[in-house]
Amino acid sequence: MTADFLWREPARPSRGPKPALTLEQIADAAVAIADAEGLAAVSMQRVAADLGYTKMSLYRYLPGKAELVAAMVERALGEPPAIAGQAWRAGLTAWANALLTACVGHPWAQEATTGSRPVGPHELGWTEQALRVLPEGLTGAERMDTVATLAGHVRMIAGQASPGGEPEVELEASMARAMAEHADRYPAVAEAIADIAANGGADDAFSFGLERILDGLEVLIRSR
Amino acid sequence: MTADFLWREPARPSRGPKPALTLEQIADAAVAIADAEGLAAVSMQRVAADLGYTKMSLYRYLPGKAELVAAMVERALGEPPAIAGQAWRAGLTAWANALLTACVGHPWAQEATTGSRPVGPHELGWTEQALRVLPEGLTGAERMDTVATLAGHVRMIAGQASPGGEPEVELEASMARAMAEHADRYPAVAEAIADIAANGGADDAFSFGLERILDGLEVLIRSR
DNA sequence: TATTTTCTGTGTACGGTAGACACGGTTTGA
DNA sequence: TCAAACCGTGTCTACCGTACACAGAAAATA
Repeated sequence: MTADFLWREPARPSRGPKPALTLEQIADAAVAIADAEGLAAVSMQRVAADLGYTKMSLYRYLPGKAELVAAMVERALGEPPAIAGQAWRAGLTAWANALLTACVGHPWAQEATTGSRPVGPHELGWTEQALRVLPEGLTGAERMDTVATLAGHVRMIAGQASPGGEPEVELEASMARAMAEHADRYPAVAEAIADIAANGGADDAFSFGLERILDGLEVLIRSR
Repeated sequence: MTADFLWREPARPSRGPKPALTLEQIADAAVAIADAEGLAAVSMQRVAADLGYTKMSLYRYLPGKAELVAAMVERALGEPPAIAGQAWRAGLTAWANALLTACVGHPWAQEATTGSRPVGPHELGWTEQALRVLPEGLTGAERMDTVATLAGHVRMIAGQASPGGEPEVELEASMARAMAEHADRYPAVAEAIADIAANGGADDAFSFGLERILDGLEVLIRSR
């Protein structure tokens, strides 16, 4: 994949007919399809049809489908929140919540960001904002690893969210379904599920993990 | 997808010719392809050809490709390590390391486990083992969320590993590539990367995040 | 042993995908 | 005026997952 595709300016040439579409229009149409019907429903044919053109016309704007998906991710992520100046813990909490909001609004982003891929301006912007709020005393590697850990947690939660629903932990429901007949083989899981059910089933896995990570980070920061 | 596909026994009927293949053979062939060339290279045609059969014969063993992928994941995960009896911190560390080893050996597992999907016996077994080592004083929801947070961290690290390589943090390399021309827009990222380079580039993002999560968990456990 | 039943693996077919390529029409600079 | 550049389209190939019918093989039954 052309890594600089997300970075270079359009630089429209002068000759020839003016393009009828823009990259943003195409990406938006694709995002709309993915939001409504999942990433699998996004095909060149479908995106072009929704825009009223043929699929081959899209190749005038995009080298291929991989670049379309990358553009979709950039479009879905959007501008990161400005958290610089806040206390590190409050800032990172706001950052993680904003990222979670962006991710659960586009459940397909999880699938679209697996594996090695080019990093776009927005994605790097999110990292930049998180790094800015981190306090002194951490090495560069530690700062980057902190952001990666937080982002990983958000991704994990967003990946469990039911498509189009709240960021509920569907994993437990899936487990409960499978465990109905095999509870004897997994006593610890059965006990945990029973305990959750006994306590009303309310569970905020996102906040729990986030607080643990931030607590651990606080231990490190205070030791410096 | 048939959720009970991974759980039911083969239950071979008596009449008719004996099957020439087994589910394990098919899954192993698919895993071998995915390990070598990625999940995208796994097609019914390719798997069947590697086994010396036609693609349609696979449908005698599997309802469809989704089930093949699920079987691949179960095969790749394997049996979880027995960590019960260890101290919780040592046990979880061993558990996370074992899971990381299983994941980096099969980078495609990241891609194959996104979104809602059936949970297999092995996957549930990993959760069971982690839950068993957790100390008293945590609610069922907290125990499940802890395991999910740890698993999410492992997945994040494994997802950044270059296919076929070590669990290095390729994200930073990708960032450095993109930042070469845009360092001015991302000063905090530039500073962190420069600091990493100045310190030899050694970075163990997995251990860093794991220690932070476990530190945070320790804070919670000691407060009970 | 002869027949029937049932299962296996295969061949064919269909609709879908991404993408290569050539072509006609349009727009603009020389 | 004219030629170069560019846009959108139609056609084509290769591949994907999978539905379906079919011939042959094996085991249970008569």
